[in-house]
Amino acid sequence: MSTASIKDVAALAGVSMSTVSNVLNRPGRVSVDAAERVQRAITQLGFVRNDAARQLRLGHSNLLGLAVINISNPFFTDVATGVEEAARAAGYSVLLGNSASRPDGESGFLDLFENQRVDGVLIVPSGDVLNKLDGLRRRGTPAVLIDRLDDRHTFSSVSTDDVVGGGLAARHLLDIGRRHLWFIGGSFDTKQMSDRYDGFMAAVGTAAITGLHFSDRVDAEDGVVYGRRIAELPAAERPDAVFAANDMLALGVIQGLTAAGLNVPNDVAVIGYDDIIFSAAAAIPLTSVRQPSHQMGVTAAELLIGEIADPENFTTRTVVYEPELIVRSSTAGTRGN
Amino acid sequence: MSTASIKDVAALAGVSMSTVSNVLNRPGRVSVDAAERVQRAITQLGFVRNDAARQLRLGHSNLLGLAVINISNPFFTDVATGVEEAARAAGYSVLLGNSASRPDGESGFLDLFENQRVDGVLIVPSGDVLNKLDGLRRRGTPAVLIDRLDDRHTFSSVSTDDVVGGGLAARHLLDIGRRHLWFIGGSFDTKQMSDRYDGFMAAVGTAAITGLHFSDRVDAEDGVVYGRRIAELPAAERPDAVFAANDMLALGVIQGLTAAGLNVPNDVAVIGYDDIIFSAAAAIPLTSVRQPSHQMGVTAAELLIGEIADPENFTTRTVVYEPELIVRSSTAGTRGN
DNA sequence: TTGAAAGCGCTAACAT
DNA sequence: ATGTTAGCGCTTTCAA
Repeated sequence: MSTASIKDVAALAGVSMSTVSNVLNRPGRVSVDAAERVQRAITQLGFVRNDAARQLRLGHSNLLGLAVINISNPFFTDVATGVEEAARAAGYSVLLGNSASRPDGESGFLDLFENQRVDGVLIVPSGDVLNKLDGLRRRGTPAVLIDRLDDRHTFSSVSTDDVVGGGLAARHLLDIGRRHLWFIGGSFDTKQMSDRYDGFMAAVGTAAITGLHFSDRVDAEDGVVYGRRIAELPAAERPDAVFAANDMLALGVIQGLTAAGLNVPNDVAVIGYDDIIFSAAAAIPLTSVRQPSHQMGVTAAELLIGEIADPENFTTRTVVYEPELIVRSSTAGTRGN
Repeated sequence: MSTASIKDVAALAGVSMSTVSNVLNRPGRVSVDAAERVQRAITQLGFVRNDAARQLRLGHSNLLGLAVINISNPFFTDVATGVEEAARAAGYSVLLGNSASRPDGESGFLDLFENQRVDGVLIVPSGDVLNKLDGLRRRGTPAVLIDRLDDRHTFSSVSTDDVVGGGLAARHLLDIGRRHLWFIGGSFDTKQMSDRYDGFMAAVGTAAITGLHFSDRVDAEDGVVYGRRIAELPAAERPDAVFAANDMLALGVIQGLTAAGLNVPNDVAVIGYDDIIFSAAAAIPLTSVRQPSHQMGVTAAELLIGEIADPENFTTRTVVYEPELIVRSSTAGTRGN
């Protein structure tokens, strides 16, 4: 029932508390004999170290906080996996919070993280959370941004160049001969969305007639609705290609299209964004703009850990990855991967 | 840089530490005047409570630990979302760990959880972790199992009846006239798999010729390989239906099949398990056996919280949900949702 | 209504 | 190589 403490272990082993602490933390400083007795006592008592006490004493927790927008999106789980990997390698554990589960969203998690005295915070920000992060930083908790830049460059960040990504999508669609393009994306409360849009529009230029569509939800269900709507259009007004600003949406569009009897890509080509794992596994594999999500997580964690290790000499870094076009059947003339 | 403590707040507000503590925890016990001064001091100093200290003093953390096998599987994120929801409602926060990210897997997370003195543990066990859980329980940390039962009934559990689920899948395939069925699933190190298999075989009986295939990985890539293999078979030896023991696998099978020119469901019908969100959104929507994943998370958390609240009078509960067959295009004669 | 003081479990000087 | 001790920040009797 009750948990044994170092004191109990010391008593049973017939040594002092500091000797027990030493076998735990600096085994070198202790005689083999004492070490052995301590170990025996530990297993006999089922002793488990109390990290709260340790943390209180040490002043740091060896914990990183990671706040993502929505853990159900495979893009974020990839990022999270990268973060955990890098964190582990450096001896940190990570507290994972998904903002969607809190009424107070990411802000609530930042509070929790700070209460728990995490050594640093990684965040995929959705709302306006930069002011809050300023507070944390001032009180000694550094943060790095994922998938979004800090215009003031006060925080390090790791992101992908979504303007380039949008351009990649547009150019690919033009390359395969499509001239009547639609953009379907979320409204512009997130920088990611507006960047993808900007890049897309810049690359399209005056080369093609373009329809623009924005909705608040950007999920699969939403995509289905768009797919059906397109299918109902007279053939002359129908787009011959769609750029959906994320893969969940794109997958939905394909479903809506095919359910209504249209062929993808012959009637309408579809390209998505993120290259989540399900895009390759879909019955009509989806062409997509890939972000190096896992790598982004790794890099972000490494940046953060570097800042934690040496807060004085640390300088803010802005890492921007290049997106990559992954061509699959949903935009290919013929079937194939 | 440095973090203000209650002592600093007390000094600035001209009151004692206990008064500060009181305005934080029992605002009723304090004069409005004092409360006001304390609040001012708190914001002025940017005071943030140190949960490590609080926890050390209180003896509990208000934290729940949740260990899942693989955070990339939407089934688990659904469960996690349910857990977080119920936890929040009861004033708990949750530490989410995905075993895949640790070399030492779930066992490593249990150590972390116990070091952090979580008040209880929720776990989707893969390996043999029951002995370890016995240890935790003995030391005062209760646990509840998700998606798996404890044969000895020493732990509460929340799961779905996978034998019934396997039967549902088999009967549906027989109902639509298929007689040459394949089962594709993982090896039987997890109870889930063997249950699905048992239920499937019992329902098939001698009604159909059946091929059985087992592999260690049960993911989309694996499914693609199976799909292609089936397509290469002479038509006479080809199964006319496949039961894949989870949706990722099933989605891959469909991809392999269609890439090789076969039609789903006409040539081969495919049914999966879990009904993850991408199954409905796939270009050929996938028929699947649904587990109430979100609800399972909610129930598990509630059970655990009940046990934490009253460890004495608590009795072990085993909740088993019924799975539900969701029919979609991948087994339907005609196209449609 | 407020304050003084003890103690949760641990680590790190410091002393032996 | 080992032990003694102070103190991390908080909550909570107990007294005033």
